[in-house]
Amino acid sequence: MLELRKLRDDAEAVKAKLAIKNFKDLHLVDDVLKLDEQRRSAQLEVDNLKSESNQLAKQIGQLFKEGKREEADKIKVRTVELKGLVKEKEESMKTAETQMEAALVLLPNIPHESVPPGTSEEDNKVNKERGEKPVLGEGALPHWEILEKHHLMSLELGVKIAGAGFPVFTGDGARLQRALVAFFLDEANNAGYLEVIPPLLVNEQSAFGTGQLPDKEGQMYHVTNDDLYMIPTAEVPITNIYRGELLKEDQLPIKMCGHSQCFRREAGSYGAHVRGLNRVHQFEKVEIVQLVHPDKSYEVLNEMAAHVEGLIQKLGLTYRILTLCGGDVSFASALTYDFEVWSAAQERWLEVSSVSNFETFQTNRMKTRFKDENKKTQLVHSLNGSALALPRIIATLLENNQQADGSVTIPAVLVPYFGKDKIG
RNA sequence: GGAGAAAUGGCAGAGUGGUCGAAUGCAACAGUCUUGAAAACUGUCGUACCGCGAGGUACCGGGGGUUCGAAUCCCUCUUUCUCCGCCA
Repeated sequence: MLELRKLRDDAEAVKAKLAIKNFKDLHLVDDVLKLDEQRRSAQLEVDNLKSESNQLAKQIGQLFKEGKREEADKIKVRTVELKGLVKEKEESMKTAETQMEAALVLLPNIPHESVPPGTSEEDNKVNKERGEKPVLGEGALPHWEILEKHHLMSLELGVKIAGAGFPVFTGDGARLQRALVAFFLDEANNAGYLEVIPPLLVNEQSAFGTGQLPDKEGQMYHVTNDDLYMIPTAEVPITNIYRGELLKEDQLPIKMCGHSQCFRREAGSYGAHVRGLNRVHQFEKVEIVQLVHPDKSYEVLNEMAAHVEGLIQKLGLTYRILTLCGGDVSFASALTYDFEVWSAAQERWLEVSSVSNFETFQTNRMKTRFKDENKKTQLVHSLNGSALALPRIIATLLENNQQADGSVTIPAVLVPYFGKDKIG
């Protein structure tokens, strides 16, 4: 949620920036300001009425004490009248406020100045590309066939037990996941992130806090009996740990990491690009989250990006880093770097991580603040990144590391976790 | 799931209809003293909204109600604790 102050300061500048995100409903900015004005003038009236009423109530108390009942009764007439007026005005104040919030919540975050214009992923800017694209020999297999061949995963079993897009990992397939998770968590711990095991279901407030509601409601599984949402990423519960908190400046930065299953409905996805592990409803991911001083957030964004890049390098994968363009950067994000790895059998890039700075967009919803050196209360900046999401990493490792004899070599950094150096 | 108790400022904890935005203690911050620290002493010390400002308004778990007036009375929801039941 954008800070109201920013709209008040310079509505036209906000509109111009939102246009970079291809946001169409720019009139909402004016709507918000108009409703805000209505709210403020209504509050002024309410406050004045209440002030009068409070004073009279005090007088009445005094008069009762002095035994002047009749005088008190005279004043009561006015307080009763005031009560009605307050109720009336309060209602119009609340209406204005509710409508204002409803409109404000529909505005996406303002993109950072470095976000390139553009309408789709075609327009994302490639910042860096590293590594050679492996050339596979005759008979090389896509990952879904390797998985089947070595009995690492079954989608059919998942269909039987749950439905399409819920893979069942078995044997070395399951073990490889465990190895990756342990490796990623150790790396995050070494980088100073506090490990957290959060709830996998969250309430409405938490889903709102990080921006999943109301914007992306259809993406989450909703447990209607208890009105809980299954998390699409550990970002949601972990960031919400600090919802409503007023921090001291020396508590910053707060660095947390966590591994979780992630659940995504992915409604509307289809086609060859979603085969195998390319897109599933349930997957594992290690997430890193930071809450930082506003002056530091872009520095931290780069630090987090470097952490993610290090993981990919240690796994020996070919990768590139993109800055998402205005049309592709998410609703809540100000600046996002995507990390893609080269899938040698599919011969295409697969997104394995997204690192974003949300500035105050999430923390304004969550009211996560700190007191600065001048004892002023300010919103902190929130950031997060995948470090990393497993399915496409597994897909790429299997494809790129497959050998002529059909076995798959395991990257050296994973061997201590996996317990052996190859599959098959 | 059943029975009972409770929810007040960063923490602990008073407050049962007006003088309460709320005692007191601890913590924190500033100062005095000290070579330095501790102790002691003095002062400051919740959040949000409105207002140029003086100041006003709201908030004692959430919502609603009674009253001229509610932390205090009533209803309701939520959460926590204790006991019982079930259980990885």
